Amino acid sequence: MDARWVLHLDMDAFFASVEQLTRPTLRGRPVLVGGTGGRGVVAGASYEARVFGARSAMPMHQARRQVGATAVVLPPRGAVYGMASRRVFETVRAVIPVVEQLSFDEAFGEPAELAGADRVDVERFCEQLRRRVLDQTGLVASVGAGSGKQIAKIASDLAKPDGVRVVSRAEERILLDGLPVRRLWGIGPVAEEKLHRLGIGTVGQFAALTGTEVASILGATIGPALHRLACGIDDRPVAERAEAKQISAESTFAADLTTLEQLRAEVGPIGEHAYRRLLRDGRGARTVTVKLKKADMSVLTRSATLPYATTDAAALTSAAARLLLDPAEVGPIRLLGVGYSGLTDVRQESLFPDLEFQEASAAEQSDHTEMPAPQPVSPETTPWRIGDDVAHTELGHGWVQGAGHGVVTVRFETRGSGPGRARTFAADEPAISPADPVDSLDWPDYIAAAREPE
DNA sequence: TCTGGGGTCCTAGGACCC
DNA sequence: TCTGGGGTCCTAGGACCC
Repeated sequence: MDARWVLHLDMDAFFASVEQLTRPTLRGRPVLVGGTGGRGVVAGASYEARVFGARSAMPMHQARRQVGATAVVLPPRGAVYGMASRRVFETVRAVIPVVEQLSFDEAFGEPAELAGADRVDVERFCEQLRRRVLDQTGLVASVGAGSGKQIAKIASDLAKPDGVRVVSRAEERILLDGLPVRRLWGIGPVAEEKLHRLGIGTVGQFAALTGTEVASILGATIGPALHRLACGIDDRPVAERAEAKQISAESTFAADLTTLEQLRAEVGPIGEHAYRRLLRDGRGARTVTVKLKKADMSVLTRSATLPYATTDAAALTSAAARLLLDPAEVGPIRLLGVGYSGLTDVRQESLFPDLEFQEASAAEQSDHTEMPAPQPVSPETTPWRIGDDVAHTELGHGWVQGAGHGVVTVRFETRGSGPGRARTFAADEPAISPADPVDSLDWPDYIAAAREPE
């Protein structure tokens, strides 16, 4: 069989890059995307922010402190990232038919035409792929290539930022041997600590263990699988991902909840958030899970399985409510989650298919942005938040750069506009209103028209 | 003012059935 | 009259990924 080449495409600083793409003023600036409340963490940091040590998953207040006064902190705009992601992988799929998408911003592919190719050909292919993605979406991807998924993923990391890295078979062994074990996909903090206690720090040292040793340290399933990867054996196929097995929503509270009453008040909205996505998915759920994270970060889950899968909101949310535990007994709660699993197609069994269809359509319309639905609130009471998308009747699309003291500062710009000008208005200015965030991703009509081939 | 939100997979015990 | 052995489903917890 010809030597295979697996590619791993990974978008560079994806969330922050989308912000810089759609809000051109932010290009070149340290951008932090994530929760802005006291308990928020960084979901994405631009390379300018990483210079100061900001990283994903870091508490936002810490990242903000490290970056300093020039930091631009923005709440995540999931709908925009989702749309950008869709365009990226549409582009990739046009080149590589089978794509295994791991998340919003990364995927494996195994182009058939590269079987048996030499590294120069592979490099050329990867560069062309990057170029296409950049041309079509305005976003930068790095691409790694190797004999299997593990090597390809490590390679794309080495390729970053804005590059290609092809690891040939000859290089593989040396590269793997020197890497910290933590870099293996599947070795997290716990497994790393176990290995460190035994004096094993590198992939090479890990690979030198016997199968028996590995199984006793990491378990009989995970152990041997990771050991094979460490030894450079990785024949896992690249395949499209299966449908989701679970749909859930969760929320961390600004302050811990201490009464069952408080939990009951929160479980409805959280359950409904997950429910809207369940309806959009089109399947029904049989198992309802409630997740409670305590003040000490430990997690409790309670689940119940119904006799059959359902799309009935009342049945699902009341099941969730019944599963709640009393904080008076288990302790203060910082996070509540509601999850639906046991997902199956349930349409044809429904007693009221028409009614459910209407509900699904309504949910689709009210939730198609995947963001807290922009409420049609009256301008007087609109509490503009930094990062909100707004539309001005004459100045077009913009975003809130500052708000407070009865005024709001809006910068008018989108992907296609180039850096825009900021204008300050009274907070109740009638000419501005909440806008669909996805509009910031699109070229303005006049530019789109100019780009049309004649 | 420590530590989000969306997922996947594995383990282990008990119920239940044959 | 010391009670095997499998298989499946359900529940709870936990590691890991981006």
